[in-house]
Amino acid sequence: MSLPPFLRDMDASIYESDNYVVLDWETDTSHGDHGSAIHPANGILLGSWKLGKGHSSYLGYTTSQFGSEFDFDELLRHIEEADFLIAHNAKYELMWLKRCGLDLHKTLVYDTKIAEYVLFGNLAAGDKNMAGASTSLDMCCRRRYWDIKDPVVDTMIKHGINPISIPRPWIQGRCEQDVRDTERLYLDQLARLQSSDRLGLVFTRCLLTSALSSMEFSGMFLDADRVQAEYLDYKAQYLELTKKMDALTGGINWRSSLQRAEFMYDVLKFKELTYRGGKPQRTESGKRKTDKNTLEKLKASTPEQKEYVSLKAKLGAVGDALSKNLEFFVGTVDEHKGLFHAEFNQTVTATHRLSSSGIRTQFEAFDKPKRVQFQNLPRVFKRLFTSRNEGWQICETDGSQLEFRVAAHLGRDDQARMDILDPDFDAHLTSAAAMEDKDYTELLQRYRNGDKWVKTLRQKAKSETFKPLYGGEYGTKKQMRWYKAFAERYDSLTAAQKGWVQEVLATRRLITEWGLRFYWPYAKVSNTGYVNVKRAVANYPVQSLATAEIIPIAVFYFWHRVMDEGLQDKIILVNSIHDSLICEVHPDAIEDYRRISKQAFTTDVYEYLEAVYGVKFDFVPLGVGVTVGSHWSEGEEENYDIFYDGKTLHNGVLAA
DNA sequence: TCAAGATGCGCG
DNA sequence: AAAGCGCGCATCTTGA
Repeated sequence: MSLPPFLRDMDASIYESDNYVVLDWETDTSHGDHGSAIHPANGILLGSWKLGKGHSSYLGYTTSQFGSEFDFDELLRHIEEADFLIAHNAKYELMWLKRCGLDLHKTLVYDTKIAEYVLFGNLAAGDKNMAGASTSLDMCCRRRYWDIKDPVVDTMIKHGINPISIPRPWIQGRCEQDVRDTERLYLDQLARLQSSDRLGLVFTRCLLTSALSSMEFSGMFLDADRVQAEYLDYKAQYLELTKKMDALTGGINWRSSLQRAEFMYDVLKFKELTYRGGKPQRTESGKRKTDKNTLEKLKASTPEQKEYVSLKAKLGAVGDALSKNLEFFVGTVDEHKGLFHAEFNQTVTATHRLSSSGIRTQFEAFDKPKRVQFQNLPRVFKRLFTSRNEGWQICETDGSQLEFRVAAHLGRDDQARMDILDPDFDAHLTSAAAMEDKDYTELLQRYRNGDKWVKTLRQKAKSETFKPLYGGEYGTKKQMRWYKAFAERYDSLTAAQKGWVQEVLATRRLITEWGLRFYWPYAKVSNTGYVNVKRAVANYPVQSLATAEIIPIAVFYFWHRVMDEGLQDKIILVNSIHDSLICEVHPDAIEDYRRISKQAFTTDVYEYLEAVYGVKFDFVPLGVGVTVGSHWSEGEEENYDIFYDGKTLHNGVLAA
């Protein structure tokens, strides 16, 4: 066994081969979720596919076949003989192919939706200034002035009509046109990607697609006993807190920001927070703010004010936990045996990191359907997750200080590198020392001696530590003292970010060292020197290299290595959250898990970045933290820093 | 009455 | 007028 050739070669030019298959499915959507393969009850209706000229079975026309997942052996053979598979939104096609029996580890896709997303850089996401550019197949074709779809069938599908109830010749015509459009789109994109040196980016994104397709089938598993206990506890708290809140407010709807504002500012007479000029800090539309952050900053003096602040903080957290998580969890445990799924979206974010969406689920116990995505689960609820297999462990690997290290690399910042390598460096104590105007060494000493005051200072400083990394420069005097100190301390990084801003002002775009292009068509500098996109420009390259390149590379290497070593029945990937990977692991495979984590998240990344992007990531080491426990987030973290040359530190100590 | 917008809050 | 970035979901408000 060995890694598949396309991964071993680390060469995106495989996409220049004409030995490919273009595929589109039409599925029975009667069970919802747009006919997702996750639902056992959903089924395939029709598959249409076309082979590239270099394929050994090239026929020159499109094959269409009505049938179920057991009827596509010929297609599977064609895909196995091809260098890659082309599809628009390929994760969908792949998940059905998995049900047909295809080995996803051996399959490389080229996703035309992802390629369009790469060509658009950040512009597919959209922001306050600009609507996002659609990457739907239809819009990709319209932009190129190609023939549009049959309007009748298109309207039917857009209105959610199940393809099984559309006349077969119509739906077949639609499917075949999609295949032709997809192939034509691929060829058009290929030229654009080659000429702008961005084919490698599509390669990276699409290598992840296979791993995600596999991971989405897994879902995450809840510990029924813990969920029940937590739910009852929160429900009881909710009742008690609601009673107290009603008594205090006379029964306002505390979930309404308008009613909260009236009560806070008109009844309790809180003074609104103001900016330095005296103007009140308001919401975007000019309404009075009632959020948690504001509440923490308001000066509560009367007993009623104090009670409201404390009650609202608790009730808000408890209420949110119930409506956004625990009700879903208890429904999942009671009605779905504890297992639930979510999707990973590859073409949503401006920085090309993943996003996640929940899957609409109707529970008998609750009126409204609910959904829970995988990337914002409250940390306190991670302990509710366990393995679906008795005796297995939950293992998590995350990239140590990932964005800071990536920033150090991008800025080739010597001070940042020294700090990363220095065991006596503590980022939050550094920001605390600057804000309090204290000596860092003294604070460190006191912190290590368990000084409570220093511990509090450090805790409070946490939210400020990396704000200046992303362009934050305003705030209180103390905050601004730190922001200024940060810019001076990490002067190379700051200079690099200034350079990015200059490039954007001159060209309206930023070309990163790995080739991804960001565009800010509306970038401008005011007469006071204020640059409207400065903070986004400072942030995007860091966030993107860290969580859209390095971690995805690590995840697909991890996934392939697990298969490569025959461990696929003992290590199951279940989730990935920006800088981390979460797996369910058989107790016999824990050491394998650690070893593969270390390799995939460091050495494999170095090699891939160099081979595919020509980026030599040798300025600072990458590191991983590995946590193993019976439940998610439980267990001691082990840390490994692995340098470009292979030198390894285990919990800060040189390892063999 | 219903969809879109606003607000708030969870995560990295 | 001031502003760290990136998301998705629940709830309330707004406006046609």
